[in-house]
Amino acid sequence: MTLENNGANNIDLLCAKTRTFFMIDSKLLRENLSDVQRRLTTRGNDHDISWFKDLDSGRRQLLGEAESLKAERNSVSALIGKTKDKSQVQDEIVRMKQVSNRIKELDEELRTIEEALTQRLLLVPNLPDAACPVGKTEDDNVEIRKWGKIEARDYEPKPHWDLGNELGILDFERATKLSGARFSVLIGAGARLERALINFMLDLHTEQHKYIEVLPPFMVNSDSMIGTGQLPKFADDLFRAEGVDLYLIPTAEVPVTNLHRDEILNDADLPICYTAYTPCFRKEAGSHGKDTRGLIRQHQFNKVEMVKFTRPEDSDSELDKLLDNAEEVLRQLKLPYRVVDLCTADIGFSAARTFDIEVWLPGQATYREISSCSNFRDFQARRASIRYRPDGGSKPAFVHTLNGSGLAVGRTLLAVLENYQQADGSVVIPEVLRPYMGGMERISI
RNA sequence: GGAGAGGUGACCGAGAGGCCGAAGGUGCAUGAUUGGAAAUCAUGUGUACUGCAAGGUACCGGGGGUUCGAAUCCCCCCCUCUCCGCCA
Repeated sequence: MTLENNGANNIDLLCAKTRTFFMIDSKLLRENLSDVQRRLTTRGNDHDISWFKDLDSGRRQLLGEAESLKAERNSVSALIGKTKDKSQVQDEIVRMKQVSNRIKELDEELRTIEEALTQRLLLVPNLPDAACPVGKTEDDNVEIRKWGKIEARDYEPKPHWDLGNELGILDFERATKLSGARFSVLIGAGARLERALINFMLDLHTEQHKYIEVLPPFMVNSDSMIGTGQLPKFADDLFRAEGVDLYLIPTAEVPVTNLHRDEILNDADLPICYTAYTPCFRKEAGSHGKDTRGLIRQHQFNKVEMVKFTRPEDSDSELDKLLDNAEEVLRQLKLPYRVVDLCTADIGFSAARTFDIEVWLPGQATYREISSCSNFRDFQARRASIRYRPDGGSKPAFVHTLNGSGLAVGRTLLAVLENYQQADGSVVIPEVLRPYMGGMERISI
């Protein structure tokens, strides 16, 4: 049986129904719809939410009607139950039968309107933070700092695909034979370097930054994808397994954030900080012709991710720390980078605020994204129902979730190749990686 | 893949058509007791939606059905466990 036969279109509805209904606070939507609309508009594109008012009031009216009938049925049924001689309540029994039928109709209408509402709400992106710079395109992103010195060279630096090919550590042609475009094979010291980077990053985050290491499944179900915001909107970007409700993860953010889906966390345990190495799988639909050469844009790449669950009041400062933890990887590798504050038009669907870290690539004489650190506030927490009990006592409240790459490993490897290349075509191994490379100091032809 | 057992609140566990949002226990919270603690006793202790409020509604793995009324009966699905088989 295939997913299609199960009604793939209903997947999101099936699970959304069992979960918190509103991706954005319903009170906020009711009372400040125009304000919400205005903030969404700063993202660019159309995010019309004018449909909310009618669907919501329609829902509430139906709900009120259905519930008062149910209340009547409950009380009359209780009466019927207490009456020994059923002939005395025959009229009530007949009347309640009619009431039950009406309830069924109303429930059906309610289900329809709630499905419509949920469908639409799932497609509404997060509200950008007040602090997020307002902009219309990525050109409006704000560079907030630079680190490291860009070396002047007396030779023409090569792009990593030439370096990797000449060193025999990177093979795109054979990858094409195996899997097609946008795949790569690392060989020998290249494979070792990738593994060294993964281990270096994980050790840094666990030992110095005190994250808990997680090795999650690389395939997850649609509930998980909805929880973090990949579904239903970005189904085209995901690889899906045939015949089962499983997707290859596009980032460790998905399984790691969903670790606590449908849970109420202990206040005292927050913030919870995880780091995870996983491969990531992306279709890269709609990016044909972009970054076709090299390791920049692959269908499969390795990434070390950091994920945090925090109290709402702590998420801003935790984002600063997360960003600094990601930057630390580059500082230890001595790779020049800059940090960019993404504007409202450039932040992702689920994000309220995002800082990108861009590493310097001498082979291409440009900065390229190597990490993206975001605060999702309660957006994912609502979708995935991840809560905590403030001070242990009162009502459960949504946590804030954050995550960031720490770092994209393939891009780090290419940054190392390009930045550490020598005039003779060899590549020096960054000092912090040498213990992970069996002491190797240089990759030569 | 075959056979069996089972999914109930933070946890264990009873309930087998109405008196069940759900006994009892554990845990937790508050109070009493104490110099302080342990023990003991008392009280309290789910979530969501909806309503100005009182309140109402829903939820016992998920979906559907029977019934005036379903945690409880029927059907379908999912998951977990045990045994057998197969396999990294």
